Amino acid sequence: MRYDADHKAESRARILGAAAARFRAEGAEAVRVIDVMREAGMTQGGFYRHFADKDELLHSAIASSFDEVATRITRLVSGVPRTRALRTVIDFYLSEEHMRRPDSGCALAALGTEMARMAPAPKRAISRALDAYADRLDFLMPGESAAERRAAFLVLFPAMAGCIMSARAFSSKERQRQILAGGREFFTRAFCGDGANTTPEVTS
Amino acid sequence: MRYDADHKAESRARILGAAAARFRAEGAEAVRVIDVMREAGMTQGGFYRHFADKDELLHSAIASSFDEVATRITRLVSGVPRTRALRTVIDFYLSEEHMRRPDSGCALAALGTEMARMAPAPKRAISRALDAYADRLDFLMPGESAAERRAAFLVLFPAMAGCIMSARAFSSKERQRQILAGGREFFTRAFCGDGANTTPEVTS
DNA sequence: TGTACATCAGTGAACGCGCGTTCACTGATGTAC
DNA sequence: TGTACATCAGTGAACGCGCGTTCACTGATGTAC
Repeated sequence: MRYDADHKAESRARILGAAAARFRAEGAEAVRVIDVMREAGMTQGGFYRHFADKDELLHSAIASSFDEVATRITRLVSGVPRTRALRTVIDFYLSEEHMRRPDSGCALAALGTEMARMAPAPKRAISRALDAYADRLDFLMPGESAAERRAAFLVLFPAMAGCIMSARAFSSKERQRQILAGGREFFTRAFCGDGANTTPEVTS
Repeated sequence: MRYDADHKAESRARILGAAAARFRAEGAEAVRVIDVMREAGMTQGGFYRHFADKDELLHSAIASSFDEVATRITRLVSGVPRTRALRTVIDFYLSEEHMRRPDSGCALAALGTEMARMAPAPKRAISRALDAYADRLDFLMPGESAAERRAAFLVLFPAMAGCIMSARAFSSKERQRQILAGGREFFTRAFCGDGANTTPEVTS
């Protein structure tokens, strides 16, 4: 059967969407091609009309996840006053909801240690996606120059990703709560100039 | 052949040591039982005299890694004046050396996102190991009470783990440098009361 | 307008490889008598 | 002190399962003439 012009693009988007969620929820190895295809409403053979192999799907899904979360964060602060925007993002990023739902959350927090071990070529693609993520969230960061804002991003987001990842690694609800609440308070104070002039001067 | 009393314990320690390094360097899935056994000087069949399965090896190796790094950090600051101890630890944790050598580094930074997806039983074991890690490094943390020090640990170490993990995920040396240098400056300022009274009050 | 053929997204059975795990065996030393 | 047997860490070949990938096929629509 032959379909209309964007039928293939729609299929690809469904595969990618299913993969992006499952990879973040279950990890790169635990997700099977057949599961992703079933969730996308197809059978496994069709997969190779869209992606060269499972690895390409993983890299594409990670890039797509960063884009999705950047969009989500941008929407979250639309309408929020400039002075409260970053605070809102920190509260969301370090929320119980984000901790509980890796499938729709930040890919760094969900797959970061796997990304760290990727081969050079896919790693370059991931790096580009990370830079694009930083570009899209640049408007939230404190700092006069683009360099200052980038430097702030490169501390805040990696650090918060580590907090979410660690909270997920603990089985005790109490420890999870401590990490998230402690992190929200700490990063808000440090990056949102909470009363005191504790705005960090992250440079270099 | 029958060996002396602690021969078996020594074999187990060799297997665990090889596994702890390889899992951190290559990830849980990429490491094969046969490789670990070869590195320990044995063949694959002998493995099951020491561990029930590969999963048990992984959990034991993670717990062992936390212990190893706690010992390493404790040694690092032995002889360092109390006021400089945490600064020294931050400089080490966020060093290029630590970034480049996951095999001997913090297991949270190397395997954190995998730990987050473990089944309840192994997760409880990992949680206990993480608590023991916190206990052993408690003496470094600022705070009057044990609760304050624990709260500080539960922000600083997850956050630094996220920085190392993220630096490893970037392929650009420049980005890696920015994350590490930015993180060192930021966390030192925040946790070591660098001149200004910016010591964070991480509570709750 | 009709006919023959090409295209290509998607199907689903089959292939094949990798790796965790099993298992019969070895052989040195301990124990029973 | 000697003999028979048990123990058990370690060996390495073989098993078997899971899953990524391949492949012959389908069938609807486009294109050539």
